[in-house]
Amino acid sequence: MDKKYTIKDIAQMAGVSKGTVDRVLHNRGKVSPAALEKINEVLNVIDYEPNLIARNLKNTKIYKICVLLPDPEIDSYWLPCVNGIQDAVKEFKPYSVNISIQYFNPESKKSFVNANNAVLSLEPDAVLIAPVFHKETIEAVKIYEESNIIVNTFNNQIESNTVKCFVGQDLYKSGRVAASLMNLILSEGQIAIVHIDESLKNAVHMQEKEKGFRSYFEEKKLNNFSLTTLKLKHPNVESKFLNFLEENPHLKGIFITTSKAYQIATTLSELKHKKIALIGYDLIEKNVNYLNRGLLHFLIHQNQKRQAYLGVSTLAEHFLYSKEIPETILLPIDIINVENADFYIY
Amino acid sequence: MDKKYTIKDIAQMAGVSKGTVDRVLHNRGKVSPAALEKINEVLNVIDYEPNLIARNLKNTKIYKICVLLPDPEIDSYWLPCVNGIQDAVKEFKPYSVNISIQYFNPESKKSFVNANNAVLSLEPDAVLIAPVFHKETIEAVKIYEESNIIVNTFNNQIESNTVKCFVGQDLYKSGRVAASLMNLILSEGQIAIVHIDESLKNAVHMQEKEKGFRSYFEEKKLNNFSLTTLKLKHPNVESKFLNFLEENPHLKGIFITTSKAYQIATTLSELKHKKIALIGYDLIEKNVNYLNRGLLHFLIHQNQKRQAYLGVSTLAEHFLYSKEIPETILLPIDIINVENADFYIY
DNA sequence: TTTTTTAGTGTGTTCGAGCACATTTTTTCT
DNA sequence: AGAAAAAATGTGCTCGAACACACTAAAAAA
Repeated sequence: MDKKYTIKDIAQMAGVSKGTVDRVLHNRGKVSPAALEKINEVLNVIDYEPNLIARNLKNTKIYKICVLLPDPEIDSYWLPCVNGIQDAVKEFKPYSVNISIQYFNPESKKSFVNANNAVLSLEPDAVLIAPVFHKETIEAVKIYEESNIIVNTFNNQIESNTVKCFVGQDLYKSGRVAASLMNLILSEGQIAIVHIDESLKNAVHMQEKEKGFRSYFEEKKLNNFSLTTLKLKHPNVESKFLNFLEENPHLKGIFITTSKAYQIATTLSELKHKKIALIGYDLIEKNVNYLNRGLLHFLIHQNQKRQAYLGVSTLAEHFLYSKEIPETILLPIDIINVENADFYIY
Repeated sequence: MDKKYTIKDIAQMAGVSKGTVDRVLHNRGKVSPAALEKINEVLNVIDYEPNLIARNLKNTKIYKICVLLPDPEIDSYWLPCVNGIQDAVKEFKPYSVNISIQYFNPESKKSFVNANNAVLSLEPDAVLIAPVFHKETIEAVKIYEESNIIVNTFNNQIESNTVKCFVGQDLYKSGRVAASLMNLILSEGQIAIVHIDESLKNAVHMQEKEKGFRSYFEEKKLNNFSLTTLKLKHPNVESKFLNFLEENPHLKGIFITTSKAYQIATTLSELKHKKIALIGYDLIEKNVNYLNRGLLHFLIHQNQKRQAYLGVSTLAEHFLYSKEIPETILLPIDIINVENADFYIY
């Protein structure tokens, strides 16, 4: 059972040479109908799976994968991604895959375009993009498409049929998860949905979360809650938020749609305002601190590290083992509180 | 940069033959100090990493890994494990690792002993055990130890210094997570900790969870709660539980320490008793059904599939790539409610 | 009929590590 | 010094897939 057959075995069984078997397996033609039938007969009986080790050994082609990532020194949100990519680099180091990262400034479209040009000049076989700039990404994808470069995206979803794959989270559903948790902490009252530093580049992202959050309360007909949306932007985050708090003294909960929940928590902790329920995103250090201090109640783990890792490894495995690339890879929406946070921090 | 060097390259650079380099790399001796130094000099400058593909190609030794698992036809709890192992089988099929499962009856110690003997006769290089019988496992481990067979365990932890590795969850902490969620749903009242079908084989398991659960309430000095332990056993689960309900009409919440929360949910649903908070373990179909119907509030995902997969893959990667085997691999304590359950079901 | 073309088939080499075995060099012993 | 033993080093084959190239046989053209 499950004996491993080689091309040589098949050749012997079919009474032909391994060259002929090889031609059949790769339909390279130049095979007589008689030989074809004999080999197919054998192939139908046994369960041949080519030895991937041997296949890759000969493969002299080195596949190039480029990752386009915002510079984590400018926005530390992306730091875990670098770790995920490094994991992939490590894993595929012995194989004929070359993975490199190209950083860009997440606040500059020009920087993003430049990074794309730099990547293009490297002539990669595939790219993994964090598409923070929507229009520019669509344009870049078109060029990659023309050069037959496989495009994979992660974190943000963009609608483009030339993008092979997206790795990320169902943002709408994650908003719903946040809502269900909020509904558990609170039984009634006013809840604020806070978008911090919203810009074109992440507007869709945040809005999806808001939609999901609201849908939960609407669907359940929870009329004893009132939902307010609040947009805050650097450098007026704190002042504007303080204004809002003054205008809404009975605020019971806040859902922060980004990883910047700690900013809200900081302000509240200074006010000794402990009674407001806070739910945010991402296990960054500052957030976890407030989780431990009891000021932040839940975090939703977007697991960017794994997103980046899967984005790269999917491509690498496609090249090495001709694995199919799935259209979307949705990561689970991990619910984190102070009791289980430890296990998600690597 | 990062050019890949081969043994041949090193040999050329050091001015010796690849045979000598090979002897140095594997300290097989029979190398003159002069040659040793020349080769070490080269090795210090470059960053040599053997090509694992080529290494495994020649490897004629086929490593045998046996998994000892309760028969999922007798206890469906173990079904996900089979899937996890099958994933590993698939992944390592092209490599020289042979993975086989030996089932035993989780209700019969004799069957477990027999299964161990069957495994021993296969002369495996490593075994992965689901140690449901404590004493018998310790004895089996001793014999494996004598035969130089690496032992890995998962799901249940047993204290034995000859076991190389354990893959599982921090049960105490998972009890605490359950408690924190219970404390969110309820603000006061009586909570029952229910052990269903407790036996020697899983007593420690359940008690750890109970300890964790209780520790949360004690630590937080939540005196407005009262905790009661209830042990139920087949075939009197329902009748005894009904008795308990009658005796404790003000019961507010139930923490079920096994995957059998659905049994409690069934009874409660028949009584149209919707107000009791239920928290249990494991994403089995029956549990998820009650989650969707709103009768079960939270499930803690023990991820047996991944436990089994990691148990096997850790061993396989140890043999193939001489990766170190970690002492413990703790999986995260996933919090599941009706909103995020979909993403955890494969 | 002989030569050329082409369809069909088989052979041999490559990839890199690992290891058995052959060969060379050095040391030891008579 | 010369033979034998031991140490050091080099050579060559293997694993399985892939592919270039050599070869045979039959069909087409001269």
